[in-house]
Amino acid sequence: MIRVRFAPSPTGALHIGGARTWLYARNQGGKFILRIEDTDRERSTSEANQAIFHGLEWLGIDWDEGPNAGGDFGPYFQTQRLDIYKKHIEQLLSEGKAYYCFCTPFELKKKREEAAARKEAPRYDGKCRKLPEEEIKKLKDSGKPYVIRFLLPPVGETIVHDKIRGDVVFKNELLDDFVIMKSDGFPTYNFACVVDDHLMEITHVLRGDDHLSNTPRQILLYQAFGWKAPKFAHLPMILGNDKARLSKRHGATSVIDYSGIGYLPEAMLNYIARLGWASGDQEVFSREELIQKFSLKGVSKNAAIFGTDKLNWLNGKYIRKILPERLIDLCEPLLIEAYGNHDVEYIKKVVLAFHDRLVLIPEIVPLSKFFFVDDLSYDPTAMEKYFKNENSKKILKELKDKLGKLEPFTKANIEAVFKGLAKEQGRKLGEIIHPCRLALTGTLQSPPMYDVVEILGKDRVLQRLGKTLLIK
RNA sequence: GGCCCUAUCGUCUAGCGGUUAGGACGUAGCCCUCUCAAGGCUAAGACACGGGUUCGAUUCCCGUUAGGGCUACCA
Repeated sequence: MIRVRFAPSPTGALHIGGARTWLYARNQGGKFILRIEDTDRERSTSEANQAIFHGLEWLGIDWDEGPNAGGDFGPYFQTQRLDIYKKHIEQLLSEGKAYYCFCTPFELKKKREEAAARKEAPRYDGKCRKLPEEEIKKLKDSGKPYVIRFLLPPVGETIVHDKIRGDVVFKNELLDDFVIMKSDGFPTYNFACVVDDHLMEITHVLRGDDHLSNTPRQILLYQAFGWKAPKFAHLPMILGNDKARLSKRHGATSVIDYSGIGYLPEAMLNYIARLGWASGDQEVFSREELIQKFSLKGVSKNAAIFGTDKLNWLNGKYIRKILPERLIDLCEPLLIEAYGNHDVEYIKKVVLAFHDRLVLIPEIVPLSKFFFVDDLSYDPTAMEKYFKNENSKKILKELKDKLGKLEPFTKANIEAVFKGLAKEQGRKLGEIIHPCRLALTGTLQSPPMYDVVEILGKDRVLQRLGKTLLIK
């Protein structure tokens, strides 16, 4: 049984890579575990936590174990596992594989700067490595803050067997004695991650390749504990359009923000999956297909830029595909917010008129304005062309008369009126429809005219046509 | 600075020694059409550079360059 985890930290990052990890778990028929890495007390927020949960739920990513799901390996918040880390720290301490370090951040910073000035690697110099027992006790008793460092083997090399990148070799001598427990008593990422992955019996660690360089440190930790390391697969990172790491600067902060912008979760999932992964030439995948086809073999090695052009295209495709009821549910609140309460049936008809023309859900609001607001502002150049033209006026007058007598006011009958009028006057349909569209919508773009006329209804249509006839 | 990863159209990618280097988004044009979309067709557009290896390199190796990552008491 494969066990995969997604371990985001609630610090306001984007969290979209988790989708691929989930896809892998589901593809393999394994367990997907959600673990919250909230050991950074400065930056972790509960809002960010909620954003993670909501984002994943919105995308349809479910977890078998984790917050709100339970599981036999909890707790799934790292801040609730402090005694577990402590126990393991003590084990390393007693085995001489870790040590107390009383160097202050200020000292360390200074040393780093000095090393940089000498063009040397800014590594920890091991000052506290051999502190005598009494000295440690004295310093601890005096209340001096300390961290715990991992004493790493100074020679040899550590090989990461990466499922995507192959074997990557790191020389141990280039690593330094990194901190495993901070002075606030919280574990650092590299330590907590190893302890948890082992205790939670994680078999495959899938994560962004920004963690590749951390992996040798973690492997060394596995070795210090005498544990078997999981398999690693480092997925390509997802970058912003400036090739920098995705962050607040790039707009949406969290997956859930994309819901508000008007994306559909299925479009988002499809898009994320296709970033850094391909299955032949296929672009559009249902959720089931994604699960069925997602594999590490199709994952590429290079970082991908998250761009909205293709996402928008996919979103439009998915909108066209969804059920009318769902589209109505999505649009209705936006329309009511913008234009107040209206007859539900009317709103439904309006929404459906735009079903095939939306890329983002909220676009419905400006596009459908003329359906809700009677005081139209007419496109000036179009006005010049159609309203200042005697021919058009005559046509609109005729049209108004005929529509006024029309009963019942249905699309089929409306169409007959337009066509009849065109034939009668030996005109092209467009000569009638264009000025009519301007009169009814204020613009030259709208859903098909007969639909618009029918939905607006006789009263509004006559009133708007009448109004334009008065324009000089 | 050191170490690591990566490098095919603007973007996402296919390619796994011999291809007219394929698809998709975006862009442009045409068709369809009552407009706008959608849809269809067409066009422009890429193997970062330099060395090897090979009969033959986009593909394998080395270097350069570029981008990214790690080098934190962030994850």
